[in-house]
Amino acid sequence: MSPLENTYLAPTAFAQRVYAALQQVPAGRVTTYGWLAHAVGVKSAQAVGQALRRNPFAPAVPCHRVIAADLHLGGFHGARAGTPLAHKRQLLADEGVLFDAQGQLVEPWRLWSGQKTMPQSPMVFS
DNA sequence: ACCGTGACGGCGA
DNA sequence: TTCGCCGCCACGG
Repeated sequence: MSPLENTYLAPTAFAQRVYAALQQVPAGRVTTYGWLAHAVGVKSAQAVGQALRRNPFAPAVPCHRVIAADLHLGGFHGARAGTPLAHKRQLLADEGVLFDAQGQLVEPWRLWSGQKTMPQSPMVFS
């Protein structure tokens, strides 16, 4: 492919910081767009979504382990619904992340504490 | 250089 | 509780 018809966009410096932080998240655990944003030093979780949206290194860079703060699944391969999301849920399930009968994420921390806001410190929770 | 657009998050109605 | 609005900020057109 000639340089002129190469449409591949190299990751920006910002995206690379996001990917690097994301690699800290082990299989079977998840983080959120917001915590990831905090980890790379920006206040916009949306900007993190921008970077993950075009992640060229999936699933080596485990963007399927990033969910939204309200515990909905977020997106996958640019899609916010449909089969890509089923795939994302399956990847997580295969790693041992728990889902209930309704397909909703079961989040142990919430079950233990009963709180409705996110804990401050850990970037990763299960 | 400017502007609209999100794989978001949180607060108020 | 759900819904809308607005602040957030990197990116692409």
